[in-house]
Order: sequence, then C-alpha cells, then structure tokens
Amino acid sequence: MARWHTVAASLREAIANGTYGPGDTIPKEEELESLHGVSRSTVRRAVAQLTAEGLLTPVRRGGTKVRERRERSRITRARTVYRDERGYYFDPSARPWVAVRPPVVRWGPAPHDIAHVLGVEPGSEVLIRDRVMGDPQTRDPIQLSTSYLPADLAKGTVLAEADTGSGGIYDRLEEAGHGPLRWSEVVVASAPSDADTDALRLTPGVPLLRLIRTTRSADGRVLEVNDCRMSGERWEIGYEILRDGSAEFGL
Amino acid sequence: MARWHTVAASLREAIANGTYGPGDTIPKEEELESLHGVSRSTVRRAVAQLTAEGLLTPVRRGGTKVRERRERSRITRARTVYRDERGYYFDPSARPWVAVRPPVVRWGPAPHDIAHVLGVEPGSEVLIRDRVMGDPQTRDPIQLSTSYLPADLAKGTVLAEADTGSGGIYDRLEEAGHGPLRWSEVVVASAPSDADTDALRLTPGVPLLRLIRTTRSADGRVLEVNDCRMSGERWEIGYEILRDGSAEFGL
DNA sequence: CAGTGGTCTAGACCACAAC
DNA sequence: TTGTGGTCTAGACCACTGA
Repeated sequence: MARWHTVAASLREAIANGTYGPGDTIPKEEELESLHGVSRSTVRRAVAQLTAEGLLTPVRRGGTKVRERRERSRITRARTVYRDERGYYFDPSARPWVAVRPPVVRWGPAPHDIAHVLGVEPGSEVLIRDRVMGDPQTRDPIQLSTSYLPADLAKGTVLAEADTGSGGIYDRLEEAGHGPLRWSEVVVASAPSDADTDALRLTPGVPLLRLIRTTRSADGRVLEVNDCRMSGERWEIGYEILRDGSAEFGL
Repeated sequence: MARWHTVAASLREAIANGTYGPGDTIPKEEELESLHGVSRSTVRRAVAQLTAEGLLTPVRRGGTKVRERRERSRITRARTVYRDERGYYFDPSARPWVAVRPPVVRWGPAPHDIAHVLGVEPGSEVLIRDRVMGDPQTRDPIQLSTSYLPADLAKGTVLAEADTGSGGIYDRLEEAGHGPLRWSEVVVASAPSDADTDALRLTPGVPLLRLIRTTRSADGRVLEVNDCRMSGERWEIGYEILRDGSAEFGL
C-alpha cells in the first residue's frame, strides 16, 4: 500500500470513529508530516483524496476541517401530474422556488446522452432553454433546469422565445396540436460538469442528482427532454409505492 | 488560474470536442510537460483531477486513455408493489439477477443516515443483512443491497438467520402480525465508500445511485430500511408518470 | 524487458484570511 | 501581520504490464 493511502486511511478511520467530528480541524499538514513520517506532498495527496470524497474542506489559514453533512431535503414526486390555471406540476410538495436569474434561451449542440433520448444526432443543433431555480429569500441556486427541444419543432415559434407565456412550453405544445402530452422520467446520478459545480456551488466530490423528464406527444413523438440537476448531498427524491387496490398513504 | 487548471481545462476541452475520443490515448506525461511547459507534478495534478471526474483512466505502460462511457441501463419502478408465491416485487422489469455470494447477516452499528430513518440512535446496534446481486452469467456484482432492522424487532427471531425462508423477511414480518406492510422509497446520489467502490468495481469519480426503501407496519412503525446501491454510471431508475384519470402508458 | 504511470522527497515561493 | 493551505519544480526510484 502506498504511503499516502496509509495516511488517507488513518484520517478516514479517525473521522469515521469520531476522533475528528464534523466541523473539527484536523492536524495541520506539518503535523501530519511528522506524525506519519512522510513529506508534505504525501500528506497533500492523502488530503486531496479525502477532499475529493467530500470528507474534508481545506480552509486557507484556517486549517483543514471535517465537513458538516447536512440532512437531505426531500422532493416528492406524485404518481400523477396535475395542473392548475398556471400550468402543469410534477412536484406536489410545490416548493416556492423562484428563477434566480432570467432564463437563457439559445441554440446549441445536443449533449450525447440527451440526443439519444431526443432522437437526434449527438451534436446536432437543438433549442436549449436554461433556468436556475433557487430560494426566494436567499436566492441561493438549488436546481438547474435545462430543456432541449428538436430544431424542426421549435424553429421560428414562441418556444424559442425567452417568454413563452402562461402555461409555458407545455401549453404551447398542446395548442399546436401535440396534446394530450405524456411524460416519463428517470433518475440519474452523475458527476457534475465544471459549470454545474460552479452554478450550484457544489463542494468537490458531491455528485449530481438528476431528474430527466421526457415529454411525448399523443402519438409518441419526443417533443422535449428536461434535465433537472441538483446537489446529491442536499436533496433526495421520494416516490410513492402503492399496494394493489390499497388507498394512497403518505411518505 | 493555477497552471494545472490550465492543463486540465485544455485536456477537458480536447476530450469534449472529440480531439481525443473514447478509448484514445492522450499524450504521455512527458509530452504534456513540454507541451505546456510545466513540470511533471503539475501534469499529474491535472490528470488526477480528470481521473477523479471519471474522464480518464491511466493504464500502466499503456498510457492514459479517455474513458468509454457506457450507456445506462434502466431499472423501472412501478407505482404498485406486487407479489407472487415467492414474495414481494418492486421492480416490474424483473431482472434475472442472482446473489453472487452468500448473504452476510451480522449485528453492527446503524450508519448515521439510516439510523435517522429507522428511528434509532446513530451507532446503536441493529441487524444488518448484506446481499450482493449480480449477473447470473458473468457473476459481475451489480447491486449491493443492505437491510437494517431494529434490534428489539429482530433479536432471537428468524429475521436474524441467514436463511429467512420462502417470502423472506417481509412474509415473516407479516406472519408476526405487522402486516399489511407498507413501503416508501427515496432516490439518493452519493459518493461511494471505499468498500462499495471495491465491491462494485467502480471507477474513481463515479457516484452511487441509491434506492432507500422503508418498510412500515400497518400502524406506522418503521420495521426495516433497505439501502440498495448501484453504479451511477451504469444505471438509471425510471418512474411512471400518469395523467389524472388516464390509463397507464409505457416508459 | 523497457517504457509507462505511481510514489516520494526537499525545497521554494505565493495568496488568502483570520488575527 | 502571519500562519495556513496552494502551487510548482527537479530529481529520484519503484512496479506493473504490454510490446
């Protein structure tokens, strides 16, 4: 076993058994050097590893601290989509999030994994609608929501405008004769891109939790793919499980 | 911007635009040194970063390669649990996975996040049932499934045996008068532990996708928490979305 | 068996933030 | 102001594995 592995394992153990609790400062690099009889680079390799794993956060001048793990908040997904006069809702907990910056609408290449679902060639031009949802008070970003629409569907329509009006793109799609719309969604865990790490202010080592929702027309054509990304450390997604013939019960 | 950031960004860009495609070998460390005019350590810092992000895999003697991204396979969760003569099922796709090693049953401390759901003190002793499910042919591990049960419920019962008999712990719990059981589940993304990285043979930088299912008795007591972990790179979880009053439709 | 990545050292200077 | 982590260099030897 490499020496830095030994140092990392020793730190991991000390964190696991509570020797260093959340918020505590671990010994400074110089002390870890003499403690394990290794050079500073070796200590730094070990600390870098635990940092990437989300266990530590180095603070300049303040030492290296054991990260505080927040409790995850839950987003609950209902079995049925519902709507009111303002549009469709997928989340019955109805979080009061707001757009923390104006939506960005642009044309660009379809990412590989999205293109596959959207049924277009990877890299071909599609309409990309970016929103950042966050806390109404603090304006902290919470979710990055990106919609992708096929070019031939969106070109020259209100779908490509920043403001799509009441009910949003789904009402526009139904008005254009594609309805009644149908949706499905998958949950994915992935490493964040640099841009997402930045936008969500993620600590290194924290994965993304992604909800990828596909909108289809009544005849089965894929009209939109929405990729909603949030911190895997701060959020979890709850689903109901029903028993045959039983009534709904709470989570 | 630090120099290693520059090198990392340059490599990321080259991978994104296809200069280095999946499976390609990037220039060896020595070449990257002279290419960017930095020392070997700096090159290595950049490569370490992209490796942690899951973009590269260094191969001794074979150079450093751009990782092939596999397509994700889907696990579909139905809104209703169903059962046959063998027990309850939560996954209608009914994957033919098998236990790739005998289940391990032991008493141990409840992990912090599980204890919270189970309603016991973190670190207090609970029954832990570990299973590894995998491919019937290759016997590759696919899912790590760990069940936690409160000590007072499981002590001295068949629940603490390796073989719980036909229908497993759920049938035993219902026979003990706790039924009809109720379930709920949440999806979580998290960084894997060392043991999980090892058991699932995860590449560094790949997050875990976790299904945490809670079993409750008819009167609401939490009887079991199951933590099912799989590679976030290889799996996604699909959920049905129904429209009010509409018939089911496929994903 | 040789070339690649893996590890480690000793030393230097920088930059930020808490004091 | 100063102590902490952040970056970088030059050089050495090791260990695995694919040519």
